[in-house]
Amino acid sequence: MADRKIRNMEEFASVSGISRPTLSRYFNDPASVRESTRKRIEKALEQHDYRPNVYAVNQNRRTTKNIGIVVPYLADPFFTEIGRAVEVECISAGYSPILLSSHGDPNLEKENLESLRSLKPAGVLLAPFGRSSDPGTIQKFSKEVPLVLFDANVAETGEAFIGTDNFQSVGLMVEYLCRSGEPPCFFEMKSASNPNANKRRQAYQESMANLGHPAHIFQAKGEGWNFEEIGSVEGGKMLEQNLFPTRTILCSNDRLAIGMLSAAYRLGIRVGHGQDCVLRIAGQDDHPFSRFTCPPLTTMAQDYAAIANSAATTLFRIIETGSQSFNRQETLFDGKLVMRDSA
Amino acid sequence: MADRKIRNMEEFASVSGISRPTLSRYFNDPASVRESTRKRIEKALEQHDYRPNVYAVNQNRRTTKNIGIVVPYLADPFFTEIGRAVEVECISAGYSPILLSSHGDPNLEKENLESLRSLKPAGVLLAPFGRSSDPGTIQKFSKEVPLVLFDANVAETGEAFIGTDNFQSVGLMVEYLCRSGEPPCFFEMKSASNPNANKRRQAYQESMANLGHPAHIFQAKGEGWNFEEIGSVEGGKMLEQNLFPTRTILCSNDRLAIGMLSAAYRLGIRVGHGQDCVLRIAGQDDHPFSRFTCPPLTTMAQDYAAIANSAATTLFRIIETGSQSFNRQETLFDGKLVMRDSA
DNA sequence: GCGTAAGTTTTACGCGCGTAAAAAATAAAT
DNA sequence: ATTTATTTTTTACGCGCGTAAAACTTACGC
Repeated sequence: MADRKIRNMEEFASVSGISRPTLSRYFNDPASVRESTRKRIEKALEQHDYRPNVYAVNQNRRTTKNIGIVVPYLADPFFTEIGRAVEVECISAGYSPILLSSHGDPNLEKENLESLRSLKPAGVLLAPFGRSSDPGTIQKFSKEVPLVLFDANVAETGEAFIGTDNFQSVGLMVEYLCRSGEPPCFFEMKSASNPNANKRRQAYQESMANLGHPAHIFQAKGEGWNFEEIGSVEGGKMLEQNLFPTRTILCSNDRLAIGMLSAAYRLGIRVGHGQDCVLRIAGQDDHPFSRFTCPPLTTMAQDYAAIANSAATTLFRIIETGSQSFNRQETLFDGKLVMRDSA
Repeated sequence: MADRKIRNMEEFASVSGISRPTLSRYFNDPASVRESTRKRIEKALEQHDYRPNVYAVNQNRRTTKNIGIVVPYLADPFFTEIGRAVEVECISAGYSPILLSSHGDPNLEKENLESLRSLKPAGVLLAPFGRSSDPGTIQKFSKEVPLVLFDANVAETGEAFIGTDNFQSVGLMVEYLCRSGEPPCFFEMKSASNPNANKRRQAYQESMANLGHPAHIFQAKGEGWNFEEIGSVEGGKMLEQNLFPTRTILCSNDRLAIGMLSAAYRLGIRVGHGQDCVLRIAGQDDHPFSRFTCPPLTTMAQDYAAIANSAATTLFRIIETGSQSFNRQETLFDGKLVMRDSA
């Protein structure tokens, strides 16, 4: 196949009979050369298996074809899923995605942005921590690199934000729970650093008020990202002490709900919407594991695909038009009710 | 803090009063310059916030400080965990890890190696698919880049392999299950592309033979990485049809076990090791979710940390000594029995 | 067949840094 | 203080490619 190792574009130019600048243009954008020369190049490419040196290519370019994707915690399947969806979008648009996780540490988020900066990315898709993110760092970063936020919003930061409409999502769930039984209590973490958590609490309160029910909010203490653990331990205590005034609990997210389900099982409390059940538990997010909990979790599904697609295409548009859009856009997608057995 | 933007090492040399070649040496290895000059450089660094251009740096170097980490499926929390552990090891050793997922697609594994190759990595840590991996591609790659395999072995490929001792792990579980009740049946996927799956089946057979029990193997049909789904649907069918000759089932991995637990719950089969339980289910891997299943899953914990550490340090040694070791090493770590409620 | 637009080649420079060699400066040892 | 070993500076070149400008070639319409 390969006669000998091609060392650089110069050599490939001589063996292919095409001038180096033309080759350079081809590799930047195959459509920028004439049909006939493109064929010639591609034929030569098959025979010689040459690829431009990534580092040399990116050295002089102001901006590369790299797109950074930063998520707060990749071990959370939610972020794995949405991170992957975004990754795929980037690849199919001809960009090179670089997926980074901050492993639950806001400082790592800073470091990730820092190291991304030196990669001169064309743009960055960031799912920030939210309140525990350093807004200064992100805003400064945003002035140098096109930045689109997703999942969690940070006010006035980045060119756009794409996420789920928590008010719609929680509102719909509250309405469903009320119609199908009784008004829910709300279970969340006390130290919720995520802006979605705050929105969800507010949404719960509003929805309950609209329906004429009193709101009951229960906050579990606990730090970090072990939501299941917190849901299980703290939620379990609340169940044991019989603190909840109604027999229906809406958890701020699925991972807390998963924890609480395990606590309920441990305590012998039968969860579900059937006659023989004494407790209903619902979540938010449609976590990949939610369909395998016992019982399977009733929850609100975020539209992963739409969020990923919208975030990516928004970023691409900004990159390609080069326009810092004047008005920062916020796009919210509706969640869908997924009725399973837990509520 | 920063007077003005430093554009390159030349400028930083002039503002810091250190010559550029010395700076270059410092950035390659801070220990290679005299103590006093190091201090001077670091002081200047604090004031001016300059960082060498990654692309220019890597252009001429034969080998970079990059280390590729490739896992087959990042959405599987097992790989997220171990991938992260490896990542941390790399960072603390002064390398730049690049974590790539093949998203369950063996072709993507090839592509990942391909794109890694153009990044001229110092070395690569690969958790291969196993049988569905393309051994030719990997072996060819291994000739160009130091390669250490982990989790799943591919014969004669790479400089070393680090993983879990499936025979010890399964053997111990089988013995526990026999001692604490009755001999287990074995539940796995029919089309198990993972070499660990094969080892585990063999280990089950051997262990059962050693203990004088007949082996009972049940294979679920199904493709892909939706192990929970397969465990739930196919395992559920087997439970319904009452196919298992004993009331104890050892699943080839936790994800299958999680699926089967959900099926058991759906079918009203009480799982656990208590008197009131009619079925015991055990797994392998200590999946992060296993402690929150209903009931919590008895399983064998892999020593993530040890595997990650061993794989990384092995690779570092190969990189730093530059020695293609003559004898390919295979290191296996023992699993630990985690007794929870399911068996 | 000619004119024009579009694409290609030639030529040449620059990017930011690695690195080699020789000269100079510094530190350590005698 | 002198020699010696170590480190730094000076000088200079090269890496592989982007890219600009001018000359050239090709394609296409009339």
